[in-house]
Amino acid sequence: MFALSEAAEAQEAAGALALPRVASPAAARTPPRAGADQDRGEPGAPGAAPGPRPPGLGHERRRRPSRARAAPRGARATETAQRLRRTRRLKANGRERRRMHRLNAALDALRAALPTLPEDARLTKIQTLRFAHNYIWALAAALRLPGPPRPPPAPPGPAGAPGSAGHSPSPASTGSGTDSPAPPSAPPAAASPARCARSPASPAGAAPDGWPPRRPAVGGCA
DNA sequence: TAGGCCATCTGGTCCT
DNA sequence: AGGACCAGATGGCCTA
Repeated sequence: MFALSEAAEAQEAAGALALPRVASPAAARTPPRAGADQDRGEPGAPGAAPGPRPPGLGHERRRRPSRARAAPRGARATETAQRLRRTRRLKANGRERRRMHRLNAALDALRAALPTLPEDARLTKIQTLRFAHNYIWALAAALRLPGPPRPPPAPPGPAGAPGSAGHSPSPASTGSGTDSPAPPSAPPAAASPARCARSPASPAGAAPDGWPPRRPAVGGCA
């Protein structure tokens, strides 16, 4: 629940509130795990609590101990005022955490909806969004495609994305140089999302940031 | 070691 | 007043 609040509160009350901990990395980096999981138990976060965090790139990231940045302005406030503020802050933190968890859950759902990937691969957030965008783009393009019916951009599975929707214009290039997700209907092997995820190929013309997506480029992620 | 990705905290702003 | 959303900051973990 809010073991965190208490811990943090105590901690902050202890001085963090007045002294920006940020300034002392040494302190901030202390025992990584001590309080790391203290707030694991989300207060309510029913559906939100993603439970054990989704496997990241194969590794579990640990929750960092709360890093209280001090609000110097509270220095003058009365203790009760500080407490009140602190309490609100902690509650807000919890909500924010839950919100982000929900956002991540949605992102995971999106990942799941995208063409299969090798199990050992996982698109980053930005890659997921870009790839989803590309995928939708490709599907839409496939629907508009005249001529003999052709299967929608088959999910470029690891093994093979048929990419070929001929030349399905793959928006592959919406990505930035560093992470351009693979285009859905990209060329064979080379274009598996995972592959691309790993090897950012980036379409030329991508904005430095890669977003917003520009013109779909033909070709894989390369 | 640098760079990328990510989780969390935090304060501000807007909305109900 | 309280919650949702947002963006900046910070630091942990991992890979090249």
